Amino acid sequence: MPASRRDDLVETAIELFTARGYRATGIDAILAKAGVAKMTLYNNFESKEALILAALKRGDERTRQRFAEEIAKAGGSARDKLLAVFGRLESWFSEPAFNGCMFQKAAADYPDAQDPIHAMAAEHKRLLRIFLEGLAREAGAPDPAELAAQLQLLIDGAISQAQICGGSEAAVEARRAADILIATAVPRPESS
Amino acid sequence: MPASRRDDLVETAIELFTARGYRATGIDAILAKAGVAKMTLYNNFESKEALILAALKRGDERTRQRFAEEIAKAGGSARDKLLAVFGRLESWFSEPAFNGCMFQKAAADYPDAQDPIHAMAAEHKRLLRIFLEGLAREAGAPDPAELAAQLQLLIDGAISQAQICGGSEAAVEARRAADILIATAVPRPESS
DNA sequence: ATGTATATAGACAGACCGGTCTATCTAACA
DNA sequence: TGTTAGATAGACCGGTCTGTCTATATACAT
Repeated sequence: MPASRRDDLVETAIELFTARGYRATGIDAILAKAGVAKMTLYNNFESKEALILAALKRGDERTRQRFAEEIAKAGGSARDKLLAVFGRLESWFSEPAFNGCMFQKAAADYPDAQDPIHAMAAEHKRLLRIFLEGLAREAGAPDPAELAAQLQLLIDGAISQAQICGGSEAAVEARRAADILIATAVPRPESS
Repeated sequence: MPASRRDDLVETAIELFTARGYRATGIDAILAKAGVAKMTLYNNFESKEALILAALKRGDERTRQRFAEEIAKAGGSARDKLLAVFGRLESWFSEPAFNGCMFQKAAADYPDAQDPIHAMAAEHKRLLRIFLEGLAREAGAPDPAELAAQLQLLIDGAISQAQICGGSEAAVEARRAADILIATAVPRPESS
């Protein structure tokens, strides 16, 4: 397991950056929590920015994978699969460690659109939209891009609400709204 | 105009905090842009935190007032008034200086729910929801709280999308989704 | 004219941060 | 056994941040 130290750093970075913010989290806090020496970090990463980018990359892959798993587990109609996304949101918001979306926070902490960190946050949202678009197409939406965009608004809104106001009700609200939007967009809801 | 210096500081603080973030913006940057001496700041505010709270307070009042103005200007049916909220979003996103919502950023920069800054961000979202609920009730929604919650998800989602990915299309998408949600929630849309 | 309130510029302290460097230790492999 | 790669602790540097302090200037009311 030659990449173990590197993995520890990335995992701890995801945890602390998401919980406390990127600028607010010092290198030393990550090193202390991961139990790793400072030189090990700088042997594996060029800079704090490189560590942030690695954390975002792994977070992106993991987030989309978890959505995919939850949907596969849900099974059922394509419409149920779309709604399963919001079930995943609800369980996510209910985790004690939940503290918002690491990509929303990254874009907020690095507001310059040219910044590689901001760009990677935008790329995550783009990939998630493509994922939703695939589901919408499966569900038979005549304009899958439109439905995906609307559902993503609900998702991001729910994440934002949950981070600011706490609780997981935002996911329930979002699910109800999504139900309406899907029913309206898909011409002939299949027999459930 | 005895509060002029104080006003300058609050206005500049809103501008820079929103554009660059709260932790990322140093006191000195605000002082330089406002053309005010450091001691003047600390004679008017106890600390940077107090300045942040003052900026959030004014931002809250202004944001809700602008929504109210846009809606009054829109006139028309209660439903048109609800939709006017999204017109305001679109023009906001199109401003060159647009850089996201100062309350979303505040909650992200100060993630501890007990922090006064985080609490004030949550309070703003609560007040905005009450505002939306009033509009939803006017529009004849049988469950105005429900409709308001759903519309607020669209609003926060659109703001988040616009900040991360740029552009103002998110407001257009949100408006279309809101149109559907309103039509579904309000039993008998009045003749336009 | 004088005193008071408020403004200014700028030095300063104490803390923290990102990043570099050195010197030491451990483990695997020849 | 000796060598090499990678890990560790911790000192260190330059810079930045918040907040305090001093000394000076301005405006206004009496």
